[in-house]
Amino acid sequence: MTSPRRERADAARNRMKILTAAAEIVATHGVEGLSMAEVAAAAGVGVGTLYRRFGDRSGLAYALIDEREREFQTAFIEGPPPLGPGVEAPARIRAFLHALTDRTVEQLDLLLMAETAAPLARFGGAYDGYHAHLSMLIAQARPGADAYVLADALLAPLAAPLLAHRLRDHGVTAERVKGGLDDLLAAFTTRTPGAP
Amino acid sequence: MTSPRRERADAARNRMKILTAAAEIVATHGVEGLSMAEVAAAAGVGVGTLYRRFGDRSGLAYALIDEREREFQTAFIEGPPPLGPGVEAPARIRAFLHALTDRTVEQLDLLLMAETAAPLARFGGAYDGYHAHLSMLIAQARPGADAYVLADALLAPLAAPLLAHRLRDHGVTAERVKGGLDDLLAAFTTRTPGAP
DNA sequence: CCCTTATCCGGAATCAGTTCCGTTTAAACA
DNA sequence: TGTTTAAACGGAACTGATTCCGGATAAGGG
Repeated sequence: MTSPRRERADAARNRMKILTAAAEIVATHGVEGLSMAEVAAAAGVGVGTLYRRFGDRSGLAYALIDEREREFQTAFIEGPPPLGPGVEAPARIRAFLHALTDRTVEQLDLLLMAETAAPLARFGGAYDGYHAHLSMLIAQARPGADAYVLADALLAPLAAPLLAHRLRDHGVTAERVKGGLDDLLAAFTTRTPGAP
Repeated sequence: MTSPRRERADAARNRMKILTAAAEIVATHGVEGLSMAEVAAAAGVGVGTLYRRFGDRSGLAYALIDEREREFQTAFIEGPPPLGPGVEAPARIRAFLHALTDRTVEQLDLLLMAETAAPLARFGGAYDGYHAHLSMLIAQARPGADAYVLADALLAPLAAPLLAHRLRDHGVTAERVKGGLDDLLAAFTTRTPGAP
């Protein structure tokens, strides 16, 4: 029910080699050095293999991000509060947006590259998880609101290109961005429309 | 003091030929057909000319957008209210975001292409104008807030990739997006922190 | 252990964006 | 009008992403 057949041994081995080589290259030469041909050569495989496994440049970038991604997902779904369950929705929303800000800044280069290669790739995978989570919390904090659209609106300011632009070209800090989000949230979650 | 020298006649002529040809191609084959070589051939110039004039693919796209852009800028700076001056800031903010939503949706293809080609290109040119305008209005509506960051946060949900994703892949309408922004704004501009 | 076949592999070929550079030309000046 | 020169021109060359496909090979069945 999960996988029709297990991944072949050589395929698994190559995936590992590729990811290791790619991580090495990023560590050494930065994201700019991460060309498909380079990675393939460093991993000792053909470029075809690389594409079969990861789809495209953007897919490779997301694969590199993936490990920390899982940790983060776990943290906000079942970790300790205020990120995980155990406190009121507004506090969790705030904690989530702050944590996501840090996470995004931390891997800004890879995220930027991934979005450059395929602008809509952002909305596959992890984004859906963020969106579902935030939608749920917003629905709790503000019953009757259009949580689906609002979740997008609160996630949007954390898009890699915008953060990269402000942080790098204008000296805005991550803390200041969080402050702005808090301001938005404070007004927004203080009173729900139909509160007692 | 303005321009060190006027644009050469042949250069101006070629700019026109290029823009005409590019617009024609977009109208006929859509944005996908807008390759640099195609445009150069259709305009009867070399690709070098195209690059000298517009910098890159993204620059060409923004040049195609530019005409309506000017109209829009004029409208929100000095046009009739509620977009232009004459009403309170909250109303202008709302009108501005609604208008920008429509404008973005209208030229979604070109904007998406432009951002794909150069993800940070968005933040040159027009964006600065939007940001300055919105900052000013926010500073009026909510004195003491970090208008600079908040302006980015309110502009972010209108990024082309997000709109493209929701409108095309999930059936969300532009009206619904506006509704979400209104919801955010309502809470946000109803009471200023230090109001009487 | 051998056969069959779905899967995977490698790297040449393709394709589009961008850069380079020798040549041409508009336009300022004498 | 002839001269000078900064600016513009065209298109070949380069770069890196992506696609293609004939040849290898792991894994299950006899």
